[in-house]
Amino acid sequence: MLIETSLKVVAQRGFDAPTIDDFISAADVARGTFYNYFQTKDELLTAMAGHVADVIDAQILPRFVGIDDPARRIAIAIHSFIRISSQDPDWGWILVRSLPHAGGGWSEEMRRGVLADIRRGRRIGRFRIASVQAAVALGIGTLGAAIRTVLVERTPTDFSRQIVAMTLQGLGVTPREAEEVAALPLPEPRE
Amino acid sequence: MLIETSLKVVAQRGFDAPTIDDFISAADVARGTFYNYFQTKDELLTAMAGHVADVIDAQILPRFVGIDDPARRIAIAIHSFIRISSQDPDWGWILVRSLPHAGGGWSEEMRRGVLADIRRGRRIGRFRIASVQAAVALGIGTLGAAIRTVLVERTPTDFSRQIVAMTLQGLGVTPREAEEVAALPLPEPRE
Amino acid sequence: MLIETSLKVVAQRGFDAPTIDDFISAADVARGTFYNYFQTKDELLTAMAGHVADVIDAQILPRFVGIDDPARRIAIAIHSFIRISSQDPDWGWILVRSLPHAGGGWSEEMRRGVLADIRRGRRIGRFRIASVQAAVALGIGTLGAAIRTVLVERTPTDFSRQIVAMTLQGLGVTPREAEEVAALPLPEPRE
Amino acid sequence: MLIETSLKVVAQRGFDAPTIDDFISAADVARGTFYNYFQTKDELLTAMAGHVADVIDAQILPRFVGIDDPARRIAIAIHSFIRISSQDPDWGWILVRSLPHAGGGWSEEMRRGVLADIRRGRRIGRFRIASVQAAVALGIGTLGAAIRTVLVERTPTDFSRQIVAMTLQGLGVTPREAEEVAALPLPEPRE
DNA sequence: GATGAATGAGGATTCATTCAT
DNA sequence: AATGAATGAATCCTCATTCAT
Repeated sequence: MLIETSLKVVAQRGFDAPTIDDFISAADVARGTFYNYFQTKDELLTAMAGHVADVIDAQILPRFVGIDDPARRIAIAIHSFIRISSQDPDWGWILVRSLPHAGGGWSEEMRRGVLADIRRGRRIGRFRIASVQAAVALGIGTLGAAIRTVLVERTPTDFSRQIVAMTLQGLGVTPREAEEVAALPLPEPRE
Repeated sequence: MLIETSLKVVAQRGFDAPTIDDFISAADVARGTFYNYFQTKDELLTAMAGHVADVIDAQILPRFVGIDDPARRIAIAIHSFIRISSQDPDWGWILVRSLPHAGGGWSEEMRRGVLADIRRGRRIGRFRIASVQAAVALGIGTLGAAIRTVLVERTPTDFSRQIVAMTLQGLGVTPREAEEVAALPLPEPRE
Repeated sequence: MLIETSLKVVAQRGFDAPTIDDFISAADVARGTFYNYFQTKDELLTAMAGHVADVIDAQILPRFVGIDDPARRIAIAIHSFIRISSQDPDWGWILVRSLPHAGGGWSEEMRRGVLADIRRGRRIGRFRIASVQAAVALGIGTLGAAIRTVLVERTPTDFSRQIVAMTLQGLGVTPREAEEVAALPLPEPRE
Repeated sequence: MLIETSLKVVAQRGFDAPTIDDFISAADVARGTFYNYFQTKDELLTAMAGHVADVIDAQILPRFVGIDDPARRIAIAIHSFIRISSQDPDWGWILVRSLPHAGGGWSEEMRRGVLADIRRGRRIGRFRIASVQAAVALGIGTLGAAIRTVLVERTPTDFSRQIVAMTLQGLGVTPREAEEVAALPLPEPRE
C-alpha cells in the first residue's frame, strides 16, 4: 500500500525531495506505521524501484512473446514506455527519474534483454552499429528524453512512431524499414 | 571563487545533496563569508548554472564560426561536449547533472542555436526528420547518455565519433555522410 | 515466563536500556501478549524486582536458620551472593544492577535482617563500629564491588573468603576471628 | 559552558535519562547550539567525564604532595571525596554515578595512584591484605556507598572519619592506627 | 488468552540562515 | 570584506501503548 501511494509522490517530487511525511500523508497512515514496514526511507525507495521494474516487466515482456526481430523488439519496448507515460504521467515521471539511475526501474531481465537484442541485431546485420555501448547510449538516452518530452510538451499522436523510427535509423536500419517497423501496431500481450 | 570551488562539489554529489558546509569547506571560507556573496544556497546554484553555461559557450561557440552545415555544427557540439567530459570528469558530471534540468548549463544562445540548426537542417534537406521535437529528444538524450557512458565505463577512443555518426543517422543523414562528418576534426576556435 | 526470560535481558543491558521489543523477543511472544500480563513496562520491572528478591531470599534465608552469630550471618550472606554471581553471571549482573537501586532486589526481610544483625553485633560486642550507617555502607558497598569484580575480572577461588574476612575486619572483628569465620563452609539450607 | 551546566542535570537525573532538551534548557541555549559543540549526546557525556576527572584530580592530587604513607593517602582520598560530596551534592551524585562506570570520573593518574598505594602498602607491611583485587573492591565499594549515604541520609559530622577508619581496618591496619590516621586533618593542597 | 498492525508523542540530528564582532 | 557562534524549523527515527481480530 505504501509503495503504491508513494509512487505518485515520487512522480511529482522526485526521489530526493520527499520526506517521510510526504509518504505517510499520501498513504494516510501514521508516522510509526511507516516504520513498521520499512526501516528507513531508503528502504522504501529501493522497494519502489523493484516494484516499478516488476510492473514494467509485466507490461512489456508479454508483448515480446513470439517476436524475434531485434528491431521490432526495440520498437515494442519504446512504444510501450512512451504509451505508458502518456497514459499515466505519474508512471512517466517515475520512469524518467529511474532511467538514469541505472538499476532503478529496470529489471535485470529487461536490461539483459535489451543488450541481447542489440548484440543479436548487430550479428544478424539488422543493425549497423560501431559499438554496443554507443547503441545503448542512443537507445536509452533517446527514450528518456522522449518520455520527458511527452510529459512536458504537447506532442503529436505519432510522436512515439517518430522516436522509434529515428532510433532505428540511428542504429543503422534503413529509413524505409525503420518507418515500416515503427508503424507496426503494438502486439497484444501473450502467454 | 566560491563558484569555482563549488563546481567540484556539485560534480561529485549532485545539486541537491551538498550542504552549505560542503561548499564553504571546499572553498575554505567561513560560514558568514558565503552569505556575503550569495543570499541563499539557491542563489549560488543559479550562479553556477550561469557560469557553466558561459564556460561551455566559450568552449563551443568559437568553433562554430564560419561553419554553416547544420550537420557539422551538431557534430562539433557533440564532439566538444564529450571531449570536455573525458578530459575533465568533474565537468562531465556537471553536464550530466545539468542537461535534464532544462535551463541548467545551457545558455539561451546555445539552446536557440541548436533549435535553429535542426530547423535549418530540415529546411535545406540536410536532415530528414518528422518533427523538431523528436530530433531534439534524440540529440539531447543521446548526448547525455553518451557523456554518462564516458564517465562511468571505459570507452574506445573513437566513441565520440560513433555517437556523432549515430546521431546524424538518426536525424536522417545517410550513413556514409554521417561517417564523413563525424570523422572531421574539431575546428579550431576562431574570432 | 516473561519475568524469567526478562531477567537475562536486564542482566545484559540493564534496567533502562531494554525496550519492550527486547523483552518480547526474548520471551518469543507477541507484542500484545506482553500487555495481557503487564500494563506497562514499569510493571514488569517491578515484578522482576520482587521476583529477584524472592529468589535471593530463598537462597539465603534458609541458610541462616539456627545461626545466631552476627558475624557468621554476614559471612553467609556475602558468600551466598558471590557464589550465586560466579555460578550464574546473569544473576550476578542483576544483583549488581539492583543493589544501588535501594529497594530493587532486596526484600524487606533481608534489609531488616542485615540491619538487625549489625545492630546486634555491635550490642554484643562482636563488631566494633562507630555507626550502623557506616557499617552498612562498608558491607553493601564492598559486596557490590566484589560481585562486579567477580563478573568482570578473573578472581582466585578464595576471593569470596578474602572479601568476607576484610569486611568483618572492617566491622571490627579481629583479623584472626575474621579469617576463621570467613573460612567456615556455607551451612546447608534448613527448614 | 555546556559541560558546566550539564553537570547539574546529570547529578539530578543520571546519565541515561536526560534528553538533549534537558541539557540545552539548563544551559539556556538553542537546540542547534548544542550541536555546534558536540556532535552527539554521547560526546557531551564523554567530555563531562573527562572534566569531572580533571576537577577531582585538581582537588585531590595536590593534597598528596609530600605524603608517603599509603594509609594516609587512602585516607586523604576518601576524606576528599566525601567532603566534596557533602559540600556540593551535585558533585556527590556525579561521583556516585561515575564510580561504577570504571573510566567515568576517574583519571588514569588517580586510578594508577590508588593501585600503586595499595600495592606499596602491602609491600611495606602497612596493609595486610590477601589480594589487591579484594582491597580495591573494599575501598571503591565502600567509598561509593558512603557517598551515597551522605547524599541520601543525615550523617554525623564524623561520618567521613568513621568510613576511613573502617576502610583502613578492613585493609588490615590496626584499629588504633586506623583511628589515628582517620582523625588527621586533611593536608592543605601544595605545589 | 494470543496476536500484530496502527498509533503518535518524544527525542536525536541536520542544516539554512542571521548577526554581532 | 571576513568571521563563526547562535538559532530554530524541519526531518528522521524510536518505542510504549492501544485495540480489533
